[in-house]
Amino acid sequence: MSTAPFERPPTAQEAVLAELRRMMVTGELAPGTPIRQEALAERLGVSRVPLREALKVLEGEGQVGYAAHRGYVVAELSVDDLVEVYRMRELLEAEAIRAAVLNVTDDLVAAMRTAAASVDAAGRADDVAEITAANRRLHFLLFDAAGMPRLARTLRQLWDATDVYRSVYFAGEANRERVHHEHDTLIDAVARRDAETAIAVQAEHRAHSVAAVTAAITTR
Amino acid sequence: MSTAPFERPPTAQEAVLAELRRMMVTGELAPGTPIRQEALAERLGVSRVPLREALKVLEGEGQVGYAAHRGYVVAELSVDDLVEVYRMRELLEAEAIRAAVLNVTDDLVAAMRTAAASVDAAGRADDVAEITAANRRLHFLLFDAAGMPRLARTLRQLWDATDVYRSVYFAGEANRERVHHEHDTLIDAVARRDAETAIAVQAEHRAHSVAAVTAAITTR
DNA sequence: GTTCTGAATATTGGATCCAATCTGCTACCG
DNA sequence: CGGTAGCAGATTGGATCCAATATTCAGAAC
Repeated sequence: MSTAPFERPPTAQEAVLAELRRMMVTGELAPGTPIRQEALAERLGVSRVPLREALKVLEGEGQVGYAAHRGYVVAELSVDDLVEVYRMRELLEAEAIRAAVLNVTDDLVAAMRTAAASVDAAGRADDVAEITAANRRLHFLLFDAAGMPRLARTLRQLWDATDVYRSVYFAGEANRERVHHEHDTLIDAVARRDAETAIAVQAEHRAHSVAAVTAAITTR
Repeated sequence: MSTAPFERPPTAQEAVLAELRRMMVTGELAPGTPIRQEALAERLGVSRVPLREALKVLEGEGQVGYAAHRGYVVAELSVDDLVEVYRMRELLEAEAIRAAVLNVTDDLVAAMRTAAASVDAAGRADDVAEITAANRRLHFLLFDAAGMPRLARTLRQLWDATDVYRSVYFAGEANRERVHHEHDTLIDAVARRDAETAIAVQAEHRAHSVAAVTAAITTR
């Protein structure tokens, strides 16, 4: 009667989707790369069917481009795209925070502090992937608290779109001290139900990151 | 060498996707309906493969729900969902209009007037489906002019989410006179590059529609 | 030398078939 | 009588195979 101690995805599509996302974050699937279905499917140990369904999801999210009979390509982000993504984030994150502060609980604040600690720990361990992941957990704890599932989903897509490039931001050690401080300030504001301060901190957080990512794109 | 006079979709998935959207707008696929893949595929004259890929796109857009091994269900909209959709539209449409007025051309204004005339004509012909379609063309001419493709895509998804219910708004003859006037005011403002007025008109437009749709949902 | 034509190849799109999982019903046990 | 185990049917998930389309490259015409 032992239940499996780890959760394996119930379908291959989901496993493939998760793996594709991972590969795109790590740069294993670099922007602009055409996706050869057969080769990739074999590499993942599945047939082309679940791969194609996973790709359709990514297409819907704008993570890959698609042309009929020509196949999928990992999406590239121009500077214009980046500006657009961050502008949309600015509008939607402010709204999410405004709604979320109305639903703040002690549990939420505690969970955010735990996530912030994970960011710090991963920073000391120099684990960039885990910094990125923990940072994301922290912010989406807040966004999800807004109780606006579509908004949260759109925000996830916007974050996904720039995940590839965001890692470069966290790779720089210099930023980590500032990030630590910004997280502290953000969580304190949330604990006080102070939406406007939280929004301002979040905006500053974004501004630093957009500058770093712009540099990363232009120098590539 | 005669090129086909009509454009048939190059893939079955696209044809199926378009047909599914149509069926959802017309209510042929009502919210809450579980989707039986085999039956639906046969009805559309294709195998289950392209159907499943089309459903994945709709899943990504939130138009259908999905649970592993249990299948797809046409998404239902609660009043909360509706409020969320319209709040997101408020934020994003204002941004789109602000960006779009910077790119207004005479051609755009002319195209918008043509679309507005189509709305009126369809209204006189009592063709609700065409009213909805022309209304959508009109507004997205403006949104697309913003030159922010992700923003436009997100807006399309938000419009899609409520398309089923929006038809009820246009079904009421009383609304058509007001819609005509609002469209005129909107286009005039756009022609003057007057973003704030355009945003205000758009907001009023939405407010009327949200009230009608809310009523439609609650009385269902 | 350039450009067009067309066949050969690679790649994607779709159909069919089989496996895995869920659902509903029946029978059995407490 | 209530509950649970398990079996049968229905439905979805995935693999393989075939068809349709795009791409590449060789060769001929200008």
